Amino acid sequence: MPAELNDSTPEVSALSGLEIESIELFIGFFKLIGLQKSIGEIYGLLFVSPRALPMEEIIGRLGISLGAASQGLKVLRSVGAVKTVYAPGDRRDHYAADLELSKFASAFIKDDLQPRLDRALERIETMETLATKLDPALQASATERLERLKHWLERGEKMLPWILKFLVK
Amino acid sequence: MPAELNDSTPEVSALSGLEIESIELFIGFFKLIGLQKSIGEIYGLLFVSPRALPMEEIIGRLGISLGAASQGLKVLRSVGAVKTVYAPGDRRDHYAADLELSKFASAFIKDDLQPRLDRALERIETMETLATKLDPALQASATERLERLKHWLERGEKMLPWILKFLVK
DNA sequence: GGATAATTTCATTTTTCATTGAAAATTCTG
DNA sequence: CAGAATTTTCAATGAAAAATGAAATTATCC
Repeated sequence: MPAELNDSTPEVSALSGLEIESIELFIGFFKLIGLQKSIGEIYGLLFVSPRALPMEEIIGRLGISLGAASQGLKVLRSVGAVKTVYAPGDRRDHYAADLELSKFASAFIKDDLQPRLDRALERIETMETLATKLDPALQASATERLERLKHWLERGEKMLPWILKFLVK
Repeated sequence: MPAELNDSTPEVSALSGLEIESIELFIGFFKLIGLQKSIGEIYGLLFVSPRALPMEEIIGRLGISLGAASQGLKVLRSVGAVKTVYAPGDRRDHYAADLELSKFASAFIKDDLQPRLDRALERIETMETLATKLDPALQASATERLERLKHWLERGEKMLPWILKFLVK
């Protein structure tokens, strides 16, 4: 892979073993919460970087496109996983990993899980109404199932704040 | 979508409102844990079905292919979300939703989350070794970050059994 | 045990989704 | 404020994942 020494990007140093491990770790981690590979790559690189990096350098080291870097950094900033650092005498922004890992988890729970649970519970309301219009022989079964599902979702919903607190502490 | 009345599947009754809500709910839910749309469709249909359905009927009602139905049911059986029911006088298997919803969550936690955390902790070992080979000025920063990450992952790992217990109860 | 029905497998097609990079927008510098 | 550097946007591309359906396999019936 780093064999593309065709002068388009003249001075990219290869990734160190430490960087590669970090990148792979975060690619996997981020995929799990629905974020794409390039985002994992960026965070993985920044996580082990002792200094903040300008976008250009992130692009060069990782070999990703301008667009992917810009969009990836935007997402990472939006969840608080990356912050910009002022670099004296440099016009460019420099990006550093925020080490408060819990931020990803919080963002995921609040932006993905919670709304999804809410939406599911709304649907169950709808379904309960629809079930009352079934012929009585079928109603019992439907209602019982919906009740179970609802219970289970409410249980999940009650657990979320607890998980949040535990992770953030 | 159900406007394909071109006689390939002659007698499929349209999905009811209740069925559609259920299907949509489970499509979303299953996507979240990395399972495909067709699997959500199948489970959603079975979840509100008062009787077990043969594969043929699942295919007809949902308008999915033979292969998707067969593979989807296989996955659902493997995580215990669907069971086969004996239908007297019918040669075919009939499939019913297992209502113990917690099974999905358990399967997901045990098969996806847990191994991923374990792998991540292994990687950190590797990284800690690599970090000792850095020049001393950089070592401190790297080591501190790895320590944080490790702490956080261990915290997550400790939480899993608790979540499992809470969901399954 | 032969015939048929039901199911599974898997190579191909289709769909979905991340990535690319050129163009637009923004920000900075002198 | 003009020009250059940097960053963002977004339509087009391509790679990866899912769905299809024909062929192979397995199970059931008489």
